[in-house]
Amino acid sequence: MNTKQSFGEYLRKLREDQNLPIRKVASKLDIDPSTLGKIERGERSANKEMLPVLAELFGIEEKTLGLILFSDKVAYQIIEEENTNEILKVAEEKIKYLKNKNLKQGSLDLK
Amino acid sequence: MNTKQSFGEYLRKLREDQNLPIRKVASKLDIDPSTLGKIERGERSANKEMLPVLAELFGIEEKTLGLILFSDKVAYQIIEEENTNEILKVAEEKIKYLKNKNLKQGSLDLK
DNA sequence: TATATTCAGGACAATAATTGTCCAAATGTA
DNA sequence: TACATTTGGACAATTATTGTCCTGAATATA
Repeated sequence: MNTKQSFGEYLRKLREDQNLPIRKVASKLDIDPSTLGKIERGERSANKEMLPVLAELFGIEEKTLGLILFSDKVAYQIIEEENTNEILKVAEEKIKYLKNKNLKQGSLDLK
Repeated sequence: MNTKQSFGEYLRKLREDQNLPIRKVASKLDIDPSTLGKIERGERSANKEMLPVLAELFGIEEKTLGLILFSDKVAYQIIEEENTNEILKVAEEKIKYLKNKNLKQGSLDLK
C-alpha cells in the first residue's frame, strides 16, 4: 500500500495502466467524464457506490479501494490540526468502544 | 482522557459540574440554547470557533477540547467500515507524508 | 494541415446537508 | 402552582455537494 498516493492519483494510475480513457470508466460509473476527471485530480470526492464498480473493473479488492478512499477523507478532515496522531489514537479507542458497545446493544447513532 | 465520552457528553458534564444552565453557556457561545442542547446530545456538531470560548469558560486547554471534538468526527466518519484500524493507520501515514511535503513546499490542497 | 479525441477546468442550476431561529411540550425545581 | 430549564420538532436561510454542460488546450490520427 503506497500511502503517498491519494485515491484520485491511485485511480488515475489504474486507468492509465490499462489505457482506458476517462470517458469509458466514467460510463461504467455512470457519471460525467468531467466529474471523474475531477475525482482523479482530487477536486471532487468519490463515493462508496463507485467502489464495487471500480473493484470489478480493475480487479482490485473493494476493501482496498475503500481503505484508500476513507484514509484520504480522514486525513483531509484533520490535517490542519497540530495533534493529528493523538486525534487518531483517541478516535481508534472511541471506535473500539462504540463497536463493542454496539455488539452488546442495538444500533448506534453518533454525530 | 476518557475515550468513552463524546464531545457532547463531555461538555454537558463540564457544564453540570459548574451548575450552569444551557442558557448561559449558549449565550457565551452566542448560539441558541436549543442548539447547545443538541450539541450536548450529539444531534448537532460543534465547530472550531466554539473551542476557545469553552476552553476559557471551563479552564481547559483548547487543544484538549479539539482532540475530543475531532476524534469524535473521525470516529463518526468511518465507524460503519470494517477495517477502521487499517484506515486510521493509512491516514496517519498520509498525514505524515503530506505534512512533511508541505514543510518543504508551499501550501496543500486535498479533497 | 485538417479532423477527431481526450482532458482540464469553469459555470451554473439542482439537490442535499448544515445551521440559525423560534416555538410548544415536557421536565425539573422552588 | 409558578418559574426556569430542557427537549425536540419545524422550517427557512445558508452553505456544501453534485450533476451537467460547455469551451479551449493539448494530443493523437488521418
